[in-house]
Amino acid sequence: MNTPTEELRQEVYHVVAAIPRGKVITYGQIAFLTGRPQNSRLVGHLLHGVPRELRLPCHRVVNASGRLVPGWSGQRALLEQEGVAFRPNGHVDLKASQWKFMETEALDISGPPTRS
DNA sequence: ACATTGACCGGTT
DNA sequence: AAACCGGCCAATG
Repeated sequence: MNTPTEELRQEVYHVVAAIPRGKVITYGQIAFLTGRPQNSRLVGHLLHGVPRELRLPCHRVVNASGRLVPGWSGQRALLEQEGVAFRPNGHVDLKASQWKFMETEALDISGPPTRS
């Protein structure tokens, strides 16, 4: 049977598996991609239950602040190994390493500071 | 059934 | 930067 949660799990796995090397994604982004922008918390819960056999790069998932998974020693090493940038405070430098799947120039209207 | 917790998020102090 | 708050939802006792 297909509970909404089951389907969500599949989609979440799918997304995580697609994260490129050296990049990270946030729970919120995954939630958004899976059509549940408000359920970022649920995504975290699902990821916590990922079987190691699936070999999903779940170490590339961090929270919106770039914070790593609580109680997971070694995650940092894995990421650094892939070339993910870290900030002095121990958080991932999202500005540099977040996986941006959508980048539209349309949003850029007030973006670049034009000065004369 | 109720209360608490958690690999969260965005906004406000 | 950090702490706090309300919202969200499944898992757990």
